[in-house]
Amino acid sequence: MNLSNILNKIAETLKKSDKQTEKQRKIVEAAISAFAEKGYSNTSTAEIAKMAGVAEGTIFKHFGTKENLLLSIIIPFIKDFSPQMADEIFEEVMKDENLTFEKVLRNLLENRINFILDNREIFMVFIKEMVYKEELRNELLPHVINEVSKRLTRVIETFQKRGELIDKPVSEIAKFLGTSLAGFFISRFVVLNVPAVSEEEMEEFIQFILNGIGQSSSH
Amino acid sequence: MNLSNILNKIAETLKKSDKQTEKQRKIVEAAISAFAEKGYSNTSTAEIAKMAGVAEGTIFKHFGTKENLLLSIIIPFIKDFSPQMADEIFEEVMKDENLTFEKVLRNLLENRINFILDNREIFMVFIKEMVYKEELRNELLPHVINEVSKRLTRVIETFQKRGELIDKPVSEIAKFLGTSLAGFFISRFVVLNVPAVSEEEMEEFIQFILNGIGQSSSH
Amino acid sequence: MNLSNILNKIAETLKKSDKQTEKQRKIVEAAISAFAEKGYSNTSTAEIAKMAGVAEGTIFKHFGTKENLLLSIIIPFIKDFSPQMADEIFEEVMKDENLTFEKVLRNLLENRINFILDNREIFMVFIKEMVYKEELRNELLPHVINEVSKRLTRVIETFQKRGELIDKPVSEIAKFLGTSLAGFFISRFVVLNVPAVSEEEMEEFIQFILNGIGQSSSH
Amino acid sequence: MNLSNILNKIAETLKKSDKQTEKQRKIVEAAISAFAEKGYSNTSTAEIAKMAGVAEGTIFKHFGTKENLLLSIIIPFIKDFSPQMADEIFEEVMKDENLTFEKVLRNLLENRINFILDNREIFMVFIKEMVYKEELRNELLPHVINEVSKRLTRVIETFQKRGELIDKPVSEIAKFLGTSLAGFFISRFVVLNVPAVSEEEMEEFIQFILNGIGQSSSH
DNA sequence: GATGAATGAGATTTCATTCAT
DNA sequence: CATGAATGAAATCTCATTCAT
Repeated sequence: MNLSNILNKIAETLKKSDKQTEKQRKIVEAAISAFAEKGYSNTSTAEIAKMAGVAEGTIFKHFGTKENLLLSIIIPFIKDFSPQMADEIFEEVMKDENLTFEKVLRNLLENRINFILDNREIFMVFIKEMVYKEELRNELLPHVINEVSKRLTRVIETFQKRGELIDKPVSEIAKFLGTSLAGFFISRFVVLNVPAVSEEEMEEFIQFILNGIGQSSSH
Repeated sequence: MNLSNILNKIAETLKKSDKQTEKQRKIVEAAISAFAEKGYSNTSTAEIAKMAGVAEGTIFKHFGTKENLLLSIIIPFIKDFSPQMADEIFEEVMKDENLTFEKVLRNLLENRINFILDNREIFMVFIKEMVYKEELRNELLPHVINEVSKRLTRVIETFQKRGELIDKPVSEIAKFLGTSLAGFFISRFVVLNVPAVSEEEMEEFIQFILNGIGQSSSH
Repeated sequence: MNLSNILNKIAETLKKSDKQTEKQRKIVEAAISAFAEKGYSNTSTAEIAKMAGVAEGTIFKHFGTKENLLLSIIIPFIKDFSPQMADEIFEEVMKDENLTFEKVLRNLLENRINFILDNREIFMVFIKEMVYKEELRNELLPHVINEVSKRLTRVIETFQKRGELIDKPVSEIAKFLGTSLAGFFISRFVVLNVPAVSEEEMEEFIQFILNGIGQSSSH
Repeated sequence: MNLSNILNKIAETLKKSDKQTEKQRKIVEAAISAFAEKGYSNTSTAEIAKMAGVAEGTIFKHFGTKENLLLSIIIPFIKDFSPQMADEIFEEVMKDENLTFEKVLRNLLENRINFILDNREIFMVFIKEMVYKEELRNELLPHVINEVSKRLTRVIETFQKRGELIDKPVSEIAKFLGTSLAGFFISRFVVLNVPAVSEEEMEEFIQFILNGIGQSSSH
């Protein structure tokens, strides 16, 4: 299964998603919860059916395979995660000349933290399967990295021009920023499984990033 | 199964390890390789047996259960990971008054990078299962965090006294350092799966840490 | 697993029994026949599946474990064995003042012999596993003894008052009657495996019991 | 495997039994204890080896197969059980014209109760496997019944001639006596698992037998 | 659409037995 | 004699998937 197959599956999934039945919704909810807790491989379709209050056959009527059920959860999440992440923010950046990198970073963090808190279990499913299954990692990771770095690159270029970021290759700064953000999200929401991130902790992290790649614009 | 049960298993494992057979060794090797690539849940004991060139029964003769085979891989790794991590380094720190935090950090990083490169697949197995299985995460994570933070705390306290680290609560600095290091190792060796870490990348990371928590001792 | 667990299993078993499938019935039949002949431990689920003309998975779909299949056979039998044994008979005893102990004993014997002949194989399974597995013996025996002796006690007390039974402690007479009956059933239907019990043999046994604990009411 | 094969095995067993090693003895002891508790089918040779403190291979060096180990336990027991049972007693009966049937029965019971108490676990193994395995039951039961009834017949004939037993066919009396005794032993020592039999209980049983088949010699 | 009984391929596990040392 | 590592056949059990209703 290659990326284009996956994209076909996305298409399928989305086509069906308008007419999503009550039962379909319950299946997805149950699957998310179970996959987040025990991982895809350790969850049986029988369990999901029981949790969702449907017959096992119903899952296969709607999703065809267990694998497809997983993708129906992960792919919309991926598609939502990066686009929303920066498009709106970038609009603002371009509009408002007085917006500093620090403010943008804070917006971005707040925005993504809220997004993940709203989709906490799906995020866990996504990260777990990404880390766990070589196959999925090879297929999804490049796509995610690509999408995220496209957006980060635009932001970095803009602020580098405004003299707010250090004068290193954009790709390097993007990598630093990307792995730092990923590390922050994964450690808090998947490994440590915290219920929320305090203002304080967020500020520390922001300062930490600024120390790493920022420079006072007066230079 | 709680932590003391696991520690018992460590004991058992270690007891048996003197008389380790050639076949036992091959089983463990095959298991590490397979678990690292496809994850524990997606690897069958039949595959492992085939790869190791032994009968399937042999695996169960020696390890009892598949789960136990996993623990026989992970637990010695955990026990080696944190102790060796800083004990020797700490000796040096105490002996040599001229050793800077930067140098210690560099030593530590080099040392642990080499350790992980030497045990790359086991590290992958460890991280994957930690992230994947709630049960294992709840049992092992506290132990690992505790061991690591004990060691980091001693180092941080020492350099804080020498004025090389910012004046924040030790626990906070330890958390920052711990999650940064973990993020660095996991992103490089598990997610991106790089073959090595360049001097340059390491230096950047060190600077990044120093910007975050260091301060010039002249202050 | 204790008695209350077993009783839960009874409940489950009975709940499911309305919607019993054709295949489920065939599995139970095959299992009874095989267990009766060769014993539970010497019968594989593969054999049962073959005999029942179903896939092996079907057994586990319905009964979960092989052990549970055994209990699904034994427990309803136990529940039927003692209740029906004397409740109806006791009714008659109370109604008809002219009914002698001898007649009641004959009724009881005939009734239970027919019950066992109707459930011959299940009786064999029950006795074999009771004798064979310590665990089952410890769990089921007290329950069976208790149920049987409750019923015997009522009958004995009634006829002792009417002067037809010797003047010994009821519990002693109950024990004698219980072990004699059990010995009679087990020796004939399990060990000697006779196809039927002749009128003559039954009469001998009755006389034998009467000689042991009866006395002419004229005393 | 038919009876003559078994007898060959007896021969083998007995041949080896002179030179019984310490280890052999321990194996047999462990096997008896385990078979008595959990049954032959539920006991693994690995367990026996562990309990006996020997290597698993040692069991097979001495006994060839697990089945053979079982027979090495059961067959000497069978051979001891019936012969000793009545031969000596019968001698006395013939010598002493004043010995009553009641006294002989009491001697016999005491003698066999003590024999079983001395070999309690082996008796359990014997009964369990006799009841459990159709194959064994078909092979051993006729032999045991034959041996026992030969001896009982001689006693019964003698006392019938002396007018102490009812005037029914010897075979019938033998069957009654045999099943009563078997029922007594099995219910007490296997099912109820009592530690001892009181004088009182024994006397009751004797009276019960006498009521069933005895008659006052004055007739 | 929905059900849930049935399947069969494959996973884990057990275990009597063999054999080189 | 004794060991215990190794085996492989068979046992129990799991589970995604199909299909008749």
